Amino acid sequence: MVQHSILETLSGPLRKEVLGSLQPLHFEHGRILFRAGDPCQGLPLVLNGTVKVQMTGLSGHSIVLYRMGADDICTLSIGCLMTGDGFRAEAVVEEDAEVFMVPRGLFDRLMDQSADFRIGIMESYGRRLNDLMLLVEEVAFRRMDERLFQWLEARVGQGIMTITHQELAVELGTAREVVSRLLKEFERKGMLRLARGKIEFTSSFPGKP
Amino acid sequence: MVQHSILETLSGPLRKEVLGSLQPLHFEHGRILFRAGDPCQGLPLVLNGTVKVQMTGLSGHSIVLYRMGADDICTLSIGCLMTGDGFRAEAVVEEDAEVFMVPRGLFDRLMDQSADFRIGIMESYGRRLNDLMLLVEEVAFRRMDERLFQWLEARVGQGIMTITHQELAVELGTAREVVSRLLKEFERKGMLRLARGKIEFTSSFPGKP
DNA sequence: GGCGGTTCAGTGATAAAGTCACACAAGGCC
DNA sequence: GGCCTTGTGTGACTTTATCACTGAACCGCC
Repeated sequence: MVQHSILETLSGPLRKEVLGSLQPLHFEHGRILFRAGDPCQGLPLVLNGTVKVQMTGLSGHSIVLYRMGADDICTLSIGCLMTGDGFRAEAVVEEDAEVFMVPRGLFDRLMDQSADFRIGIMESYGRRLNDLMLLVEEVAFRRMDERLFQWLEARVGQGIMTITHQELAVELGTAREVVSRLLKEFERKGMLRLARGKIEFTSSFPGKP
Repeated sequence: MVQHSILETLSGPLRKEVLGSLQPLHFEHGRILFRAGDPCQGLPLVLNGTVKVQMTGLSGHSIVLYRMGADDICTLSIGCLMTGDGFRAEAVVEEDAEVFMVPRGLFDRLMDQSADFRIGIMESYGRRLNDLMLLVEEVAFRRMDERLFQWLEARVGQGIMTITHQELAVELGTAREVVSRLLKEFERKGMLRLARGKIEFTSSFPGKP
């Protein structure tokens, strides 16, 4: 079923009209939703899949700012839509995703006609702002070994993870070498085993099933 | 004259009503508009003065996230207003400020009745989001000596600045010792002279009048 | 299967930044 | 003046970032 909870805030007729006019767009793994500098085409509503939003500094290093999943709204696009400025970040599809792209005119109309839609948008904005504030705090003050550990901990899954050190470095906004060294340290402590492109967690790793 | 440009987007009668119902609140230097954890009382519209918004990490270190000046909107409050969550950051008045505090009900009504008000709010949100993204990039990737230099450069003013190293550390989200050492280095290079609570820029400092 | 190119990972050396622990100086206040 | 608070300087050490490599693992192609 292709739906988005923010559209459920709309009154029956309005919802019908919107669903009738929007085609879900399909994006495959690796596709770029938008790049830095691109103008904004509309407000993407993520129906399913996951999309990561990351930015690249002058130094050439990148950092993942946040992820969007099912039922998320690409709040970042609203600002660009309003000011007409280009994006500062880029959005990359991780798991194949379907997206409703709401054009500017329709967005304005929905904001005009539905109080619940407005509230949904503002809440989404608020959450994003909070996420970014927490990220600033994390990047500025937390230790890299803790951050790496928690990132892994939150995603242990089946006990094996397919990811490169470079990708982990982008997640945390650090250098590949730093990740390599920290992982090696974790391996020495017996928490995990390393292989090319893979991390295998041992039973001593917290939370592993 | 006590005014805020976002209120000028309102139609005549609506604007009159709003201006009639809102009293400008006066906050003096050092006053706290809100602290971390506080519930949100309404949307602050800054009429004049400056207010800095900063957050404190678990480590006890703080970092300035952004500043608000005349005609700014405390966008951060909207999210809290919507979700009912407390603030993550705190707002401290730097230069005496006057503020309109728009209560939730009135905010909802303005969002409902004025398209231009909505656009003003969304634009403000977009700018804030962009600011925070740039801050993440800066904190994650830029060198501290450059950041300190640019911070000073942007505020050279009359050639003398009254600020402590600790305050500078909070601006940049680093430790006081780091700022002290970098400033000492700048002094050795002849760019400035240090005194207790003061920085005096020499004529060789870029942009000094 | 061997070859060559590409992507990944490991590591030493060095610089930058953060942490900890103190010393001491400047200014305010009895 | 003596005492206290606040601000600054600095040594020693850890963590993180950067630079410059090395070699291993994988891929596609004869």
